[in-house]
Amino acid sequence: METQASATTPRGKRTRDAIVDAAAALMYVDGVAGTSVDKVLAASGAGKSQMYHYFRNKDQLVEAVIERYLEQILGNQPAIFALTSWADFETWTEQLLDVHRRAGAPIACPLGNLAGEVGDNPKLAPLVDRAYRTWESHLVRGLTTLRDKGELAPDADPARLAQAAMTSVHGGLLLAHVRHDLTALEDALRIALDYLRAHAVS
Amino acid sequence: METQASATTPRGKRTRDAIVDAAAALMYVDGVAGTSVDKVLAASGAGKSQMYHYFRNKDQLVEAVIERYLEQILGNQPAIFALTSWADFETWTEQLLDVHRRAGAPIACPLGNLAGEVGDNPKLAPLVDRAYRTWESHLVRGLTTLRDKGELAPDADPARLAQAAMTSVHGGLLLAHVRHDLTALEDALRIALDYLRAHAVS
DNA sequence: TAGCGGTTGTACTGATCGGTACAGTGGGCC
DNA sequence: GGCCCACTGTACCGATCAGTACAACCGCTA
Repeated sequence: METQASATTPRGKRTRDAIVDAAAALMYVDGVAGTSVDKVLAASGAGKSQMYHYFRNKDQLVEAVIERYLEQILGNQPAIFALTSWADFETWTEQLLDVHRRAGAPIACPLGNLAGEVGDNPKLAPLVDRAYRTWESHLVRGLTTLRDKGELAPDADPARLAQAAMTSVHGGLLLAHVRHDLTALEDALRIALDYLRAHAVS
Repeated sequence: METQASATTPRGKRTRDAIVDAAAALMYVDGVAGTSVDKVLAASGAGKSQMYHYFRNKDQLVEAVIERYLEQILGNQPAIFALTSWADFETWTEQLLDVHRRAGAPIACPLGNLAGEVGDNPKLAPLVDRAYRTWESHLVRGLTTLRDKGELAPDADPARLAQAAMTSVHGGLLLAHVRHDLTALEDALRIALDYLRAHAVS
């Protein structure tokens, strides 16, 4: 769980961050197995001694990358932290779309890309699982808030609804990814939102 | 597009199939980059000369694997070829679940696993896209049949509905995969089916 | 100024990667 | 029976892989 050595000085922290950032960017495009440690170090400008000073091995670097992905993802959809009305949910889906409307990056969820590859790795798979659960927990919290406010039916299950929303988001992202077309994600989000609002108290 | 050499004799065809089968099984678990040609050959019992006799390079082997995946997937849900009633759609989702209820195999769609990794490979990505479209086309055909029979609303769009169903299937598969729990897929399929039937003519 | 621990550069290792070279072997057809 | 060609086994190549060894450096405190 712990890193080989924690960066104590600002300089060390900067180096460690640069390595993780470079790894995150490369693995987003080429996958874990397709991204060698050497490439990461070349891209980050760090040397091999730094890499193995801060990380025990490549898998531990991937662990840090997974955490970084979650931070990036949630940071790109800040509305998810304050879902207190149906309008907030609309805003959230818009933010989700805006991330991928920005050119340059491929249409894909970095965690989703990893999910397939990491599948059975007993060290990494639980981390991906936990990241998804964290993501989903914000939706659960938002839906619970709405229910407590009386805007969601009392018998609606926030956990089930949140899981349904996550399903739509990631199914939509996957389809949009392979088609290089955001339409699939837009449709998926619209349907997901309609599904949630079907449980609203009008 | 063509293979390096097509297998003309039964013996050659058997060898080629063994290579593709071994590659498909290994890449299902370890991903493309995580599966070396050497491992494939060791698992299939074939030699390196066979591999490069039938395939120009590793990418071309992956092409064959993608096609094999589509065959396997559709073969595991034969109801998709004859969707002529709402009951057929129910049967289809049941078959989809049964595949993953069988122990041994990881809960995951082989194409989905590849989708993330292959993402930008200009040679492979279109093949994955095409495989998904083929898959989806069977749903479109089924929905069109229902519409023509008057069991689906005349103004319903089979293409849109089919895409929505695909989204649910793959979102559900992804979540079920990382959680090692089929519930997410079961829920997703139930919701997708409800969504489709909401457009039914009662 | 001496030392100390966090940090860094570079050279290296053995294993494995994708791909090639080449000398065969097997079975069907005349 | 002899030929032909699809097919096969094995040894090899340069490049790259993850990971190690080790000497040096930096900025701080005493």
